[in-house]
Amino acid sequence: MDVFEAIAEPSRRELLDLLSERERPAGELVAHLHKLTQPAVSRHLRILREVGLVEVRPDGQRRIYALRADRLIEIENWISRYRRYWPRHLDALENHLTQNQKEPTE
Amino acid sequence: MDVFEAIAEPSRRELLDLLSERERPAGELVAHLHKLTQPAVSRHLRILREVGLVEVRPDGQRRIYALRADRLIEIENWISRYRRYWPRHLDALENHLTQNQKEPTE
DNA sequence: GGTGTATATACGCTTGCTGTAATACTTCTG
DNA sequence: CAGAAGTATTACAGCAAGCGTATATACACC
Repeated sequence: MDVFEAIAEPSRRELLDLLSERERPAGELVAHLHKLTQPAVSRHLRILREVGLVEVRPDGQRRIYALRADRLIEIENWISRYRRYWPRHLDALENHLTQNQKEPTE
Repeated sequence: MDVFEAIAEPSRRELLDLLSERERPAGELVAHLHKLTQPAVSRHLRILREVGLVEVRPDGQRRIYALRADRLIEIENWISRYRRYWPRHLDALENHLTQNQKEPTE
């Protein structure tokens, strides 16, 4: 499984979104994805671990998951070649993105 | 099938890459993906069509495929939230991307 | 040590994607 | 109109991904 496939799954994107706010124990992630059972979430976390998008740290009987966003650069690299083809009226979006790069809010 | 799933398939990314150079008839795309048969390529093109990543124009008995890169903005929007978490030593990459935005080569 | 909590793995099932082969459809050419 | 070229669709088989249930492992606390 590669990074592209990993983020193709909506639940896995949701997990990454949750972890982008802060690191969280597995149980907290399970609680948020209330449509899935605990084993299902655990398996998604395993996949994210295997492609390097998250890392785990044990904390007693808990496992604390944290985002490793730099693995997304593989996606970024691929998609960047296509930016030049976007319509001009999307400049606002692009500027917004550029600002995000230069003024990280956190 | 959504855009994330569509680009999760390596052959489909290859098709988009080919179309980013120029629009091409289906047969030319089939010739480039020599590991796949014609029907396989045709179905990948159908999927790309259905999610709006390419559009088709008939030219006699040929079908000319062209890229519609703006559909990739859905990916861009999602991934943009994660840029702030990338390590600082990747600034060079980010600058490169920003330049691409501002000075389209074509 | 025993019990409860937290997380991971095993298993069986189902669904959906991928590929090939065969076929149909459309358009061009003579 | 016949035949060929270009492309799409259908039919079928194989495989992988996802799910839930059940079970195992690891740690915590008494």
